[in-house]
Amino acid sequence: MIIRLGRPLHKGDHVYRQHDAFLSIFAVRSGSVKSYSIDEEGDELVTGFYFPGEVLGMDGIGQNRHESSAIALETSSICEIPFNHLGELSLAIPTLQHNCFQLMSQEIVEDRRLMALLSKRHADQRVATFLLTISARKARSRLSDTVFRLPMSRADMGNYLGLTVETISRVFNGLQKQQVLLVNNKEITVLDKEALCIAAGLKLAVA
Amino acid sequence: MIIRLGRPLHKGDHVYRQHDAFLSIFAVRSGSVKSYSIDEEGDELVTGFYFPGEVLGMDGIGQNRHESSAIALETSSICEIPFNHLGELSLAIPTLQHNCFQLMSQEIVEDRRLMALLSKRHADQRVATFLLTISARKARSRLSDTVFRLPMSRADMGNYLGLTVETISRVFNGLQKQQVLLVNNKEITVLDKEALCIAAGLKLAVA
DNA sequence: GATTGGGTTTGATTTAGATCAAGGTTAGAA
DNA sequence: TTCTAACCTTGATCTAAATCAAACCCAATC
Repeated sequence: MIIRLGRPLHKGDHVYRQHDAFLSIFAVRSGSVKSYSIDEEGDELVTGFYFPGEVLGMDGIGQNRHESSAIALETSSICEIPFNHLGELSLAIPTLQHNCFQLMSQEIVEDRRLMALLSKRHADQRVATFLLTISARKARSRLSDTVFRLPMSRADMGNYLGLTVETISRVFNGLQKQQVLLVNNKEITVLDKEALCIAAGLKLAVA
Repeated sequence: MIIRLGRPLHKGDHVYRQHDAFLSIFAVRSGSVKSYSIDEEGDELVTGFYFPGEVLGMDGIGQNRHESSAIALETSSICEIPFNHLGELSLAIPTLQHNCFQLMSQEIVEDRRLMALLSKRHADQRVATFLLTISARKARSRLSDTVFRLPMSRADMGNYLGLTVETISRVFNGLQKQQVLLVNNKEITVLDKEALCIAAGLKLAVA
């Protein structure tokens, strides 16, 4: 069998840990997952958030061990896709290999986008872009792209975006005062998507 | 034939351009290459520098077109590795497919490291880390890891590291004053590697 | 040899966001 | 329900790096 469905994880359970042997990649079925790594200095770097339909764990292919940890942000159900079968499988399903390449290069492209965000954009642009990204991903899963829950803490968000918790809080407050968002702790309502695009620094707001 | 050796490129020539059809990956034989992309707002983001023995262009696999441009920083000789042969080739040479996976996942891991640098480190730590990275790569090619030339402009370096030209210049000046470096325009001499490691923020300096 | 222009340095000033410091809120545990 | 601890918000202050503004230094061209 290609795919193994594990028991549901609850908040704080690990999907895999940094330096674990790399055996599988994982797909989120429900819930949400945060990936992070601990650097030489011992501090945490949040590298991504994964929602239903998204695949994680591909950074492990090169070293044959996971280069990051992944932890459930809430009760979640995760699919395990053993990777050692890929060779044989890709003979049977030729697109599978190509799909893996696609997933990885997609990951590279997204990381590049995040690097641009981190090195070139201001706090409010980073947060606005982050919200638009989440919104787009919710839309992809045919969920509301205007009312959604952010399952991660402000600290995780800040870590991911290279900002402090306080700054995240202030930006949310600011966007709320400008009637762009409605913020109720983790519940977000996008009131004015165009304004959010502008806040993100996009010149061409999608009508 | 697997590998095509083109005519040497000179400074400013493109290896490939953003949105070009993705047909090949490339290996640097001599000289150096900068990769960059232009975002929606029209500004440049420098995504990497490539030296002899290094491979570039893998971000194009997913979309079947290059997601960045690559330009020679000086007279350079580049190897073209057509990618469409990969399918057939990986049957003949089973490790080739795995090598491509490795290269890509390596790229992801390195991008993550850069993201950490961009989001968590100060100007001097970024520059010091950058120099150590270059130094290590020179050593890998059995070149001096203490005396080397930085082929890119300060502007490119700053863009890559998320800093302004002025800050780059001041950090170099500072490290020179502390007797860590000797800076002569693009020529760098590392006088005190341990101090450079400390400046980079590494707790464990390699003896 | 003068001239232009890209790249680099240096200094003065400003500012975005970090840091420091309290409170306030929420949710799970007892 | 009350308690506790983690999480979030808000305000005051500080600081690293950006921005603004010149000058400088070359390398190539006329």
